[in-house]
Amino acid sequence: MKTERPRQLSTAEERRETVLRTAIGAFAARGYWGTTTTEVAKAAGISQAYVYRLFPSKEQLFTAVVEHCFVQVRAALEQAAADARGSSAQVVLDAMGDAYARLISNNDLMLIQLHAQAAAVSEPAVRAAAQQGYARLVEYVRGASGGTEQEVQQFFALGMLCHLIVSIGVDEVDAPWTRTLAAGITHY
Amino acid sequence: MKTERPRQLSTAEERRETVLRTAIGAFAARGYWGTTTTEVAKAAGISQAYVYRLFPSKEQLFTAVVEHCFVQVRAALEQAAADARGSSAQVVLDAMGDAYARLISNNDLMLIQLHAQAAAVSEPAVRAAAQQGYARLVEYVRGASGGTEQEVQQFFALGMLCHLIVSIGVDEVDAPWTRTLAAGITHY
DNA sequence: CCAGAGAGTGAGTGGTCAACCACACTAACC
DNA sequence: GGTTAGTGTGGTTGACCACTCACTCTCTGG
Repeated sequence: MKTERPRQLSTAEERRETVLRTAIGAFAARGYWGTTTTEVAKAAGISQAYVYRLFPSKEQLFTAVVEHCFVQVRAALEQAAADARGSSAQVVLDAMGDAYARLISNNDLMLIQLHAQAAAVSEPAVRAAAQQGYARLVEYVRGASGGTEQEVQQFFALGMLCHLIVSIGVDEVDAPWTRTLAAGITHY
Repeated sequence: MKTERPRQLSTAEERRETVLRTAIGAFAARGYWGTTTTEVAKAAGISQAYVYRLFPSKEQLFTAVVEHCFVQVRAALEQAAADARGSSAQVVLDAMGDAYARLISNNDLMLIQLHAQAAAVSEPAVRAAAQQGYARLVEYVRGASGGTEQEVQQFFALGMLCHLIVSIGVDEVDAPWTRTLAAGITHY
């Protein structure tokens, strides 16, 4: 009764990807400084010591998580742009916005971007990752949508507004000011 | 040579205000979890122990700092709105935006708002302070400008875009994507 | 079946942090 | 001069954190 089990132990590369995926949830709550490597290890189901065999430092782990998130966001926008190919710039941007709204319905991905911003202020490596992430995102959105500078800028401004809405829990409160901030912003 | 010194009992209150003012600079770099109470004490020129005589906990200290920042922002917008009284909604909003740009030329005030967002995710007290701060801000901007929901929302979306620009240092890079994000945003 | 390469961990280490406490200093008032 | 009330600090504590190392376990190729 020897079932086909190609591997019981994971390869280091597989583990690294598992850690990257699960660390998103760990870092999402309390960001770079507020999250311990023990929490990251627990989320990944490995020992804390092994985190340090897979990543050289907490900083590089967090930076890798941030990069991973940007890749996911970009992939979602690419999918949306492909579906809306040939339409007007506004339609493409709307499709991208909708795809982004769906992608971040989980919230963790967006919170990582917020915490990346916060950490970028004083951590050069994180800042570099965030700069590159946004650089690629902006260039891609401009190229794929063909929108004007203003339209693209507006797209990202609304994205940042989304971060505010989620982070301070605007959607938990029903009041005139919350309706103003969240007007027209879909939340799946 | 006995000079007149009327006050003496309010000195603790004075100290508290000093700490609030100087703690902005301390928390601005690394936020709630990344900043130690020793750093806050050093910035205020007092011992770390005395911070805990003035504030019951680090959380309440940070929350007070956040509230203090919102008060300052609101005061700046009020001044701008007073100067532009009687103009159209867009003119008032522009004046407010300009006042905000001037206020945060120091960066620290804005970074506190960013770190408040980050901490609000998992710290209920900070979240409550941020909610109240933005609630008052939104209501005030709407009332003082008379702008439509969309205009007011746009005002705050651009504010959030400012946070991104400063936090990841967009203005340090000169590239098409940075020009797109920062287009029309004045930075004193 | 065994040797070795790589996956994975338990048990630390040195250092730091939030919070606390006992105590010193100052000034006002009697 | 002595009491009292408030300002302010040095020193400590126990918990926790990033990071390390010696070690075990598992798989694979020969």
